[in-house]
Amino acid sequence: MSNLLSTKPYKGTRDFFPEEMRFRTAMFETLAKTVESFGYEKIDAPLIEPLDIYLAKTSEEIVNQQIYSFVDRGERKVAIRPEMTPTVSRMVAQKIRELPKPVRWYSIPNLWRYEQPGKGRLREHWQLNCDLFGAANEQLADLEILQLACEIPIAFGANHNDFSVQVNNRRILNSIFEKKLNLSEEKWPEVARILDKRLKIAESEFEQMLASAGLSASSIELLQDYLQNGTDFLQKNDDIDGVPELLSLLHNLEKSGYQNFVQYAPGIVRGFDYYTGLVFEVFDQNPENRRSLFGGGRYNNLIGNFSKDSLNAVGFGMGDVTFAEFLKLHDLLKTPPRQMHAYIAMFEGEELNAIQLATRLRKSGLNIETSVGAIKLGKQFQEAETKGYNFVILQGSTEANNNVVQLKNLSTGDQKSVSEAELLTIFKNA
RNA sequence: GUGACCGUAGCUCAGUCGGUAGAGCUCAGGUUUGUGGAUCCUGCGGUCGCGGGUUCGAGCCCCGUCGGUCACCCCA
Repeated sequence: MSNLLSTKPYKGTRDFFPEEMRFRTAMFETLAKTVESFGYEKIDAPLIEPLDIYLAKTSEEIVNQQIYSFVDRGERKVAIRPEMTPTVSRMVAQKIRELPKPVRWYSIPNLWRYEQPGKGRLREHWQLNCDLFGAANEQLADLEILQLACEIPIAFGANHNDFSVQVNNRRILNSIFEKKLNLSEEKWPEVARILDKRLKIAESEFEQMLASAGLSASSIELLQDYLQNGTDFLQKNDDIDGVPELLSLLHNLEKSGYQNFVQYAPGIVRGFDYYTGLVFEVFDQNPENRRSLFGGGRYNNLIGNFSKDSLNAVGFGMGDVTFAEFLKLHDLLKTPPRQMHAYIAMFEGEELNAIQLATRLRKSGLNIETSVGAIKLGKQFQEAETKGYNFVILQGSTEANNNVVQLKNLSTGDQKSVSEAELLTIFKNA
């Protein structure tokens, strides 16, 4: 008898048993409530997309190695969505003329990536996506997206000691590469990757990597100046593209009361090529979990893959795995209990009376679970207890004839005889 | 993709020097049919992840493989 199938979920995926599902649902509800308070509307889309929409802008590495893809029976190349941004862009482009601008949409899709599962990274995860398209003023749109990034952890009770939002602007780095370092464009990604590593490696190693990438001593010095001197460097070098908008963004954040949450971070680069301006990442401030929780940025050209009309866009994606770890580590969300009122036990020969009672109580607004079978009464109480019920309701023929039910409190052991109307007021006031 | 550690009952794990497999919890029963929880008793439950090798003999040693965890790599 050892031909049984495995009960384990597929590599890198999770089953959600009721308790875990309640946690996830509670987390998503707070996320949804927060973004809806800013006017974002919920959307969804198919799990699979034509492979092409990822080939256009997502990096080749992701397409070749990290996408679940297949050819369908009609010879179409199909991909399971690894991220939501191309899908959202496709949907906006589809109705680009008729959608009232600005467009504020969010979604919580499940996304798939074929990669080595590790801490905070699985093959399937859920990701809150928020995007703002077609803003009349991009500066204000950037501000709003950062506000959202702050308000989401805040909605769970986090404060600025728990997380920090680090912002940068892609155009600044690109402009430094082009104007100050005279780097050819194919060198940009390599140097950007070295900058991204700065915090993880020693300074000498950092400079050595830059040197072997072909940078002169003066170029390295300039990059050090850029990384170490924050906004002072920007103010000295306001001929660099993107500097005025970054300084104005920081000013706006301060005026809006977010200066404790958001900092300028010259080292923030981010991987995707489609970013055209603002980029940001949110970090856990706990020293044991100094990890990027989520991030996003401005991607003004992505819509152009689908439409001749263009539309500016800014947004972010937040994975449920890392964010749930953040919430647990900072004790910000407990698994909520079940929302159930009472368990109905039944007597042999009177099973259908119990079921009718359950139906009446449900129509009056109570959540009622019944025993399924008139087993020994003690067992039925035990069922209710094990399932976490505080109350058991009983109505045998004696009670039915007198128009009452027995209501038993399992934690105190008290039992009393009440009418169905009284029962409703007891639970409504509880 | 690279490396380290791990995989024994449904769950958490023990298993000495290589000598025929253990505990706790869970689950199912137990004082006769309208009242649960504690204790006690009994019972169910394992091809030791899978495949090969060494050996008289392997849960234990060796190789491979699959899965998990962690750290890198790549990076949402």
